[in-house]
Amino acid sequence: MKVLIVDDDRTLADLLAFAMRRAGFEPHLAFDAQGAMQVFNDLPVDIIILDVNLPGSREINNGFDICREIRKVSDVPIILLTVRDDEEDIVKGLNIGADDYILKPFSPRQLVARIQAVLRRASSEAVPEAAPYRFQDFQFDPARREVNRGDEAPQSLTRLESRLLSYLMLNQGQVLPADNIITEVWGLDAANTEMLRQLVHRLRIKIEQDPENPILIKTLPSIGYGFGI
Amino acid sequence: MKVLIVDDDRTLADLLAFAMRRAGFEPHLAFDAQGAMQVFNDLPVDIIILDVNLPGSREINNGFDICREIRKVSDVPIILLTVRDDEEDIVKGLNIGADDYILKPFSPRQLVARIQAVLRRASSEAVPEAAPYRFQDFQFDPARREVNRGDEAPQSLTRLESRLLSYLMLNQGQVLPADNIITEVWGLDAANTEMLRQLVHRLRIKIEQDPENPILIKTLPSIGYGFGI
DNA sequence: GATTCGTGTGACAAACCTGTGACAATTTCC
DNA sequence: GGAAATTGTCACAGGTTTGTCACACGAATC
Repeated sequence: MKVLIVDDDRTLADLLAFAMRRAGFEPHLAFDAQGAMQVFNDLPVDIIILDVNLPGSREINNGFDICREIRKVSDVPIILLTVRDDEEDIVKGLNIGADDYILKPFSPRQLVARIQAVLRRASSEAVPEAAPYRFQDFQFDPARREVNRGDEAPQSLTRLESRLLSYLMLNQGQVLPADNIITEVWGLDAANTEMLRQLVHRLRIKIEQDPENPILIKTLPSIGYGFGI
Repeated sequence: MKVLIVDDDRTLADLLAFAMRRAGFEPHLAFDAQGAMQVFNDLPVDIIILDVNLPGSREINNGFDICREIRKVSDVPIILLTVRDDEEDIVKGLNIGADDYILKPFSPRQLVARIQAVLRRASSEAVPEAAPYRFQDFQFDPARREVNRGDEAPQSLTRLESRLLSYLMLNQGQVLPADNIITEVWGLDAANTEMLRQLVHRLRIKIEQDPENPILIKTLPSIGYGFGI
């Protein structure tokens, strides 16, 4: 894991680098905006530690500007170092797109904890289990893309089928216009009623007990479809 | 190693205590702020697990306040339990001085892993050794990077294989999207589905009895993989 | 009664995804 | 420095999923 540390205070930067290395990171230092951009362009850094108060150069002035510049081209996590009593800086920094901030003075240990936390958030390590949808004895687990009825063996759905069913069950009991469903499932551009018809057909075969007389997914002629109506 | 668990949900607290004890820690419980401070003052605890949403008392209200109080006098590592969708809580907690956080809902296994990580980071003392993962008669010891089944001779894994299996078994029973696995194993930048496919393939050859019909590592087409599903 | 429209349905081809073996590049270990 | 192990890349087979076409059927309309 490559960490870019940007701070004009070389003593502090060195200290941080030492702590980083001990924590298993690979620190790279920069002492001004130019150096920071250079390292950033040369290396695929995983996270950036950025002192807000840097001596200015011509175009890029302080930490905020670096942050802004980087945000134009990258989502790499950024942690700001700010001095206490400067609420404004914090709000500004987070608005610009920083992921977190830490107040000086801080202990290296705190910073390491912070880095780990930010990285964890960025990589969405915590896998949020989406709750299954239910309708009477019918269940649909979007995480597993599986449906089952009562105790029967689960039936697995394809990606599109799952997206369609998610949308339908999320808006259970409502009439959903075909166009809305299409943009929800395929995206904005690809609009094609034919495909929707096919998809509904295939989904019905998997989830309806009697696909010829659908109960779960009802057709609303010339409007669209609806789940559990 | 003494762990202080602070949570007003006694069922959860008990469950955590059980998991802690099984992992070689010595858990102590508190169900409110007062109890927490009392245990903290009486015992030299090594780490604190703190639910941020505690019912208030007079002076000390919720988990944050406990955290603040403790930080006035001690550097003991603190892990916060927070609910999902509350980014603010996380930032706030970390700024107050917490070392890490974990999102509810979580599995005891995940919490134990987190505790070990924090302790290893923060203290030089010996941390109880990570217990091997188990699934039926299959075992995986991440410290030795060895797997074995029943009494058979252990098979050793490579570094990447071990990381992959750790992640899978830490979240066993869950569906893990390919992207998450990739960032967990390789890091943020290097994203390549091909490599994951290869790695899974190689791991399966080592751990599955019949690699053509995998039982441990299941494929969820166009989603990712899951262990013990 | 014929026509038109919207829908359901089967068949088929294109696109996509996964598993797999072979081999190259890199790292690790002696 | 060199061998062995590990990791990254490429190519391809086989299966699944998705898009497309063709057509049947019923209801509404003329």
